[in-house]
Order: sequence, then structure tokens, then C-alpha cells
Amino acid sequence: MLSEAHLTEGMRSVFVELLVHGPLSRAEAARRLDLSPSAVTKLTKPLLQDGYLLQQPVGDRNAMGRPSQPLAVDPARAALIGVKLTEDELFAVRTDLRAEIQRELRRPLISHDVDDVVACVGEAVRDLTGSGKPPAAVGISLAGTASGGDPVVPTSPFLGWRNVPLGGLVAAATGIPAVVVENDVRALTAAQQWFGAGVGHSSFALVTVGAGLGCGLVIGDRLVRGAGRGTGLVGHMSIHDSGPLCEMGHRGCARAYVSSAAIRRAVATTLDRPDLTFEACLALAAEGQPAARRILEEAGEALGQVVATVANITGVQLVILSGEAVAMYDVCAGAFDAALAAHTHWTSTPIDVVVKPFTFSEWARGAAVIALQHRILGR
Amino acid sequence: MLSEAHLTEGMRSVFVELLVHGPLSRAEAARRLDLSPSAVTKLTKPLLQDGYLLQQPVGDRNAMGRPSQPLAVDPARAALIGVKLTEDELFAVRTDLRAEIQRELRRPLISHDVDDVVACVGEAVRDLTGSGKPPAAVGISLAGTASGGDPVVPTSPFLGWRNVPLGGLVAAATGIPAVVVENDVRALTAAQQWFGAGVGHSSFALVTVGAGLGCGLVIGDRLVRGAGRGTGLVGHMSIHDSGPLCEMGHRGCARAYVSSAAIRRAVATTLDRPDLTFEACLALAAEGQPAARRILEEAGEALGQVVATVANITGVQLVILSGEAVAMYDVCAGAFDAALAAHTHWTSTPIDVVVKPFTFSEWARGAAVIALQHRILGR
DNA sequence: CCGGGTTTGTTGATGATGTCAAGGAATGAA
DNA sequence: TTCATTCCTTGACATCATCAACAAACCCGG
Repeated sequence: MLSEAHLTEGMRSVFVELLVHGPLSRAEAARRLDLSPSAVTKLTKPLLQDGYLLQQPVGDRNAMGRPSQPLAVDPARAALIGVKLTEDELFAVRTDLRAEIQRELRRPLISHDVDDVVACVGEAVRDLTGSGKPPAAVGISLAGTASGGDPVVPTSPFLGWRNVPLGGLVAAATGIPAVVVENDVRALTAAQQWFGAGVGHSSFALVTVGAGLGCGLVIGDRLVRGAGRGTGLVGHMSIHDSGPLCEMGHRGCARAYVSSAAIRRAVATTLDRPDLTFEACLALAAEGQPAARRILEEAGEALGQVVATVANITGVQLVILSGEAVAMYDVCAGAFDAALAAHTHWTSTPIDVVVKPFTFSEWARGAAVIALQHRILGR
Repeated sequence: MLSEAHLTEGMRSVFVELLVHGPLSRAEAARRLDLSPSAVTKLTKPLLQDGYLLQQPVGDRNAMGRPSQPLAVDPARAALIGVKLTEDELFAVRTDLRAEIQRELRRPLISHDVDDVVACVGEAVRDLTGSGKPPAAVGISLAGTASGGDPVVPTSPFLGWRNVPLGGLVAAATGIPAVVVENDVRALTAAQQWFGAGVGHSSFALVTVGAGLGCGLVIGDRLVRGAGRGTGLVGHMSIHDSGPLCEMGHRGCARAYVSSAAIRRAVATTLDRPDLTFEACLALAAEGQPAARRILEEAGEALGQVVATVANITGVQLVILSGEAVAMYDVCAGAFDAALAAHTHWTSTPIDVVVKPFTFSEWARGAAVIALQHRILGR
């Protein structure tokens, strides 16, 4: 699917524009892409014939002239599968071309043995495919130094892998040739870029709060992948030099304040209630329990400082907050905003912060978007 | 000059490739640009006729086959003028197309009045032009939120300007239509991108040490300009929360440790020798004076942490150090390297740090390169 | 010294891709 | 009904890069 029709460069750009920016008339697409209307007519013709695009019913008419005929990508024309690997579980989703989730599943990882993981991923792909048509591409995301295009995972700390050709192995196990592997935060960033709060912004950052801290960047409409080095390593950013030590020997890393584990541990030990869950800690702080409240304020300050630093260096105007533990923001928005303002340069316009409610399948959805982008853009 | 000949997109890319990567044979240029050899022949023909390119004498022959005929940009085909504005002085250079400085001058700024500054810039441009041909473009760089393409300076704290249409005023005063205004650190970054240590790297960062700290970014072969907000605001990055206050109310900002003024002040007050210059402080530290040595070690640590943070967020592999006070690096390389290593993630490859000896005219040279890039690339 | 091998550079035919000019289509407004 | 407006389509045309073929200039081995 999706590339057997020999997509040319112009067709790709029109297709992406329609995919990302919803139904558009040919004239509107021409304006956006800086093309002539006739070019759009010619470029969309084969895409319509092949069923990638659909004529939309004409919408509201309050303008002059001939009504526009909106075009839209047929989201059901192809399917994607995205898989997120964690230390002990696998999440997988099947989505349509607009990355809307159709089915999802989660499954425990029995071991970190490469063959076991590949078998588990293959089984998930089979189950999600069912009797339907096979997906156009499979994306796999995981923490570590994986980087799009390269099907080899250079290092995965939590799985203990080095130079594992994961993409090729899954392709062989499933018979689906297009398997792409990518860092999990970058995958989430890609999903926001095309189908989330990043739409319409040529540059933005995504900061994730969860087991750790992460940061993805889009600059000039391109996902920043880094050259050899990973990107978005904000977890060890220094916040207070009087804080606790982290495993790298720093004092007061951001992750010592703002990860879900750090918040839970701090509240649980301070209140001597080792059974407290992370959510319970947030609830305590929301109710006004002083220690919990203070710990979350400190977390909010740390997160605000991280976001400000990212924005100060890269110049992004929009920062999206996401991740499993992003609910912490609601409890400490005041402290966060104050820290963000304090660390933001006064000559700059304020930063737009968008908080994205998070479900765990978002990780897998991000992997599906990476697969989609790779399939369409070839990178 | 330089664009009257109606440069097409293909010609531009060949021209830039030859300008930046020195003399290249047609075949080599074709390989680098992913073009066919015949395309390069056709694209270079009009450039050769118009004198923008020169046939180089054939070099060493140790390969098989027909000897290649290197092509190079004629650096004398056009001239650029770059101007750097500071609070009380103006530096200006006239360069050739490869940004080699031909003449330079410095001049005091009598006032911060816009007309006075424009007159002073105009006079400098006239003096540097002399009886020669007028420059193809003029670039002006200054600290603040100026951003390429836009000839208006939104804010300049040290000049007290807001929304000054500097580019247009200088264009009117000099009769040279192409006047480009840009942030000074970005201009320096552009110079490194095309004619410095950044050549051959698609992504790198430049960190400047001087009156303050600055940071410029090139990601994916493009100079990062930021969207509305400035980039590279690393001066207020938090290093120690027990340090001195800065004017924004932070404790232990990077600029409190690593700017030339901060280092000088720290050494001078500690040793109770208010007359000490910055250079003298470096000399004392190099000789082993304990207090000066310690102060410079702390500066090196802070700078190392700044560089590590920039690289961790953006994923650049190369960081160039520059600026008026970059000589401090030689005195504290050990502390810098240790801090850099400590704050760099272990899963990443080490960062290449290149120290660029700095003269003040480099600022103005950067402005010339901005003018050149704008003239050629149209951005 | 002379012909294969090799790489470079040039030329003309070809094809892909976009613009332009012209005009038809579908609406609101007068 | 007629006009203005906007959208969409079509065919002529221009641009630009590739391809195939070939000429040029060198090495090398006999």
C-alpha cells in the first residue's frame, strides 16, 4: 500500500498536507503549498483514482464564487501498527492513516531475550491484523538510542540490548517489510507534530514526565534526530545542587524532583506511608496535605525550569507536556508557571504550554505515526 | 551582483557547494549533490561565463582516468560588508565572497540615537567601499532579538531600541538595497557553518563566552532562528543555587561564573586588586595563584555544564567555543572537560569541542556571512 | 609506441513536472 | 438575467534533470 503507486515528490507534499491539515479544497492546498491550482488538480488526480483521497461533501457556503470541493485522505485506505516496548510489557495499537486507534492490546514481556521479544511483537502484530489487510508499516518505539530509518537498536539500557537488528527480525517474523524503530519520545513528538497540538507549528518541543523526563524537538518542520548522540536528555539537568544524588553522581537532577517515582518516594517516605501510589500522592497534594503539596510544588518548579531551559536554547514558542505522570501538572500549575516565567528571558514572548492528557496507548500510537511518516516521507 | 544573473535553484546549490567546500571537480560536486554529472556541467556553464566560477589549475595526479578540472568560486567576484554594533563602538569589515577580511575599521558610537547610528554605519560602509565596487550586501549584527530577513530590530536592550527599521534606514543612507540585520551570535554561527569548524557538520552548536554567554544552533544544515522567541539564551541557566543573584533574581546563573566581567570581578575582589584586567586574571590563574585558579575552575565547570546541557537537548555532536573571553578555556580545560563528561549521558558518543581563537572582527565577519547567505539563499 | 582500462566532461534526446493562459462550472449579488 | 467571484480543469509551453552516447585525458602493461 501507499507506495506501490509511485508517489512523486509533489504528490507526497499534497498528500501530507491533506493528511495533516484535514479536508482542504484544491485551491486552499495550492495556496498553502505555494503551487498553482492546476498543479494540485494534476497531482491529486491519480491519488483520487487510487482511492487515497476522497471528495468530501461540500461544507458551509458563506463565501462568494463556486463552492470549493474539499479533498481528504481516506483514513481507511491503509492501516498502521505501532508497538511500544517497556521493561516488562508491550503495548500495541492498530490505527488508520490519521493515527486514530482502532484496536489496542497490552501483553507482558516474558523475558528480555531478543527472540522472545520478537516473537511477542510478531504475535501482537498478527492479533491486531486479524483477518483484515496487513498494515502498511509497523513502528516500534522504545526508550534508548534507536533512531528512525535505522532498523538496528544501538543500545537499550532497560532491555540490556546492544546493536540488535530489531526491525529486520520483526520484518522476518511478520512478513511485513516496512518495520521502523524509533526512540519513544521522538515517536510521541511525531504524533503531536502531525495529529496533535503541534499541527501548524513549524517548531515546538514536547516534554514527557513519567518514569523519567524526556524531550522531543521539532525545528523547522523536521523532527530533530541528533547526529550520533541522542536528543532530549533533560533528565539530568541540574536544578538544585543541594538535592539528592542520582546514579550519575549529580546533585539535584531534574529527574530527582519530577519523575513519578521520585514524587511517590518523596511523599511516601516523608509521610511514612510506603503503600502510597503516585496517584494517591497527587490526591494528597490536591487536598492540601502540606508535605505532599510542597513536594509537588518543588516538582512543578523543576519542570518549569526544564521547560524554560529547553525553550531558551531552542527558541521554540510551544511546549507540549505529556507522559504518564503529566497529571502532576494540575496539582502544581502555579509553581510551574512561576518557575517558567522566572527562567524565561524578558525580551521573549511568553511560551505557550499545552498539557496533553495521557493514556499509555499514546506511546504505541506514536510508534504508528513514526511508521506512517517513514512510509510516506521515506525517512 | 550575484543575483542579476537569475540564479536558479540548481545553480544556487552548486554555487554554495563550491563556495563552502572549496574547489571541487564537476564529478565530485555531482556526487555530493546527488546530481548527474551532466547536470553539473550545464549548471556551471553560465556561472563560469559570468565569472562567478573559475577553472582551477589541475592539482595532484595520483588517480586513474582523465584528470578532474576543479572549479572554485572567484572570491573577488563580489564583496560583502559586515558591521557589528556594540553599546559604544562599531566594528566593520569588508570581505570577499569567502568571507576573508580585506579591510576593517572600528569607530566609537557617539550616541544611541537611531539617526546617529545609521549615519555612523553609512560612513563606515562608504569608507570600506572606497573607490572600489559597492558591496553585494551589507550585514549588521547586534545583540538582541533581531532575526534574519526582517530588517526591523524588534528590541535591542543595550541600545534602548524598539522596532527600529535599521535595515531600511541603512539601505537608504548607503544606496545599497540589500541590508540584512541579524542577532550577533547567530551571525557568528553562520560564519562557522560555511567557513569555520562547522563545515561538513549538518548539526552543531556554537557557544560564545564574552560579556555574556550565547549559543547558536545549526540543525539539519539550517541555522535555527526560533519562532518569535530568541534562541541560545543560555546565560541564565542555573548552575548553583548557592551562587550570587543575577538581575533576574536567579541564584548561580551561568553568566555569574563564566562571563569575562564575572571572572574579572571575582578575582579582583578576592585578591583586593580592583585594577586587574580580565587577561591579567587569566595569567594569574595560569601561574597557579590559588584563588584565581579556583575561580577559573568554577568557570570551566559552569561552561562545561552549559555545553553539556545544550548538547543533551539538541543532540549536536560538535560544539564550537568562541567569543572574546574564550581564552579562559586554556586555563580551565581540565575542569571544563570533567564537567562536560559528568553531565553527558553515557549512552551517547563524546562531544567534540573545538575552541576557536577569537578576534573582535569575527563579530563583523559573521555579519558579512549573514549578508552573503541572505543574498544567495534568499533567507 | 600503442591499445585497453578508467575516470571526467560534454552533448542532444527524452521525460517529468510545474506554470501560464484560457475557459468552463457553480455559486451569490444586483 | 447578468455580472462578479471563486474554483477547477485543460492544453500549450518552459524548465530542468536524467540518460545514453561519446569525446577527452590520463595510467598502465605489453
